[in-house]
Amino acid sequence: MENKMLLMQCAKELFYAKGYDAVGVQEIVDRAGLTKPTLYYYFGSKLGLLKTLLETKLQEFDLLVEESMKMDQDIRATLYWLAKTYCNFFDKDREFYMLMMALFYSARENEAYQAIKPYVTAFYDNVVEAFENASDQLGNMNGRQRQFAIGFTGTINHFLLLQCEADPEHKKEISEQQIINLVNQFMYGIFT
Amino acid sequence: MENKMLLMQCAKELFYAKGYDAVGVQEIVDRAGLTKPTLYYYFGSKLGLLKTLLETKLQEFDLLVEESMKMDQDIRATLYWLAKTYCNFFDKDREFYMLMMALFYSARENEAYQAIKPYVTAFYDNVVEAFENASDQLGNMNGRQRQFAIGFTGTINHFLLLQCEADPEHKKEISEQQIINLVNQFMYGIFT
DNA sequence: CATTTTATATACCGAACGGTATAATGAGAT
DNA sequence: ATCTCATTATACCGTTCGGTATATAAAATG
Repeated sequence: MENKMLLMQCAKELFYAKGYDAVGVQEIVDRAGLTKPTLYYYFGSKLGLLKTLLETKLQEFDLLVEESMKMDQDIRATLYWLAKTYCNFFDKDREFYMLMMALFYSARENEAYQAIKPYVTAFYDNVVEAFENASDQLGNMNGRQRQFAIGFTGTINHFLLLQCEADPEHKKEISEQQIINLVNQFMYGIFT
Repeated sequence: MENKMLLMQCAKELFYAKGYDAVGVQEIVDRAGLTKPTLYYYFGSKLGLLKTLLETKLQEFDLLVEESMKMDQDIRATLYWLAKTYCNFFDKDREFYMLMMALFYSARENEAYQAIKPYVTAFYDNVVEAFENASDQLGNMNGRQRQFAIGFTGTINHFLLLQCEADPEHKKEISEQQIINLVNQFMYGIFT
């Protein structure tokens, strides 16, 4: 069982550094000091390995995201908690977060994108719901909730990419003030 | 010579749809109705094909970007022209722009990322310069010009991704008002 | 007309790809 | 002590990978 975790760890590092398609199964098991049948015993296929990796890491994230939505606050506070959850997740495992981002922006017909798509969709649905619940504060959004949701997660991702540039050694965690600024900037964008 | 263009066109479509690593050389020449030696005659290698594709498409873009910088205006106007140039380029060939974005967010050690890196760096240098020239309006930026530049292009990219969601059939071009809003939102983010 | 140059195809290369049939290992249960 | 079952390795599969040696056809050049 620890070898299963080891394989997932090695796969994460290699996918992050080289990209899913550019990494061979042989390369993954070599790094783990194992052989191919072990990998296929646990995951069935290369894609199965990616899927298991995503599922394992993202199910805890999903719980945290839904938690952020539970408390019935105004839209600004909700967005603040959402952003905080994203940033915490990023701080906990930057490599995985950046891998997620690369997959999200990758080609639509690529099987790696197909693998992450359901999770991205699920997160969006949560954020869309946040905007729908805030219709009393935001007025008629004319069905633009989904665009707002994409915009919000895009703003966060873009902020985190910037964070990687500003602090490549990962010395600092993201501050409360940074998150507040982030939400303010996005809210300003909505009201214009 | 027309076959050279044809190969670049086919490669662009396939790279966009499936990703650089997931597309085989055979697949490209099949789509073009040609054979492998023809591709290798013109480009030398698969990576050479990608590089030629990027160079061909991006050299005209680079000229337009530098043009936007030439006129000595205030920072808001400069950013407006920059954003307009990006959006026009996007409207002219969405597939290529989205391919560019996917490459930009792809794994750092991947050869496809290495191929687009010099162009991305060059564009950043231009935008960094814009912020440096505006130090009289923005005050002491404490060496954060580069972050501003990443932030600005990130904001644009994220807006264009959103545009693809909102108008998948590409019926409308991006309006002046949308560009103005984009710049406003970014400027607001800087001043906080 | 002969010759070089450009552009394309046939047929192939070794290596790497994702994946598997089979067997050995080792710990826990009967 | 044997049996089971989870786990791992050896050795292999057919396919596809990026890339090329060689031939050919057409076009430009002398």
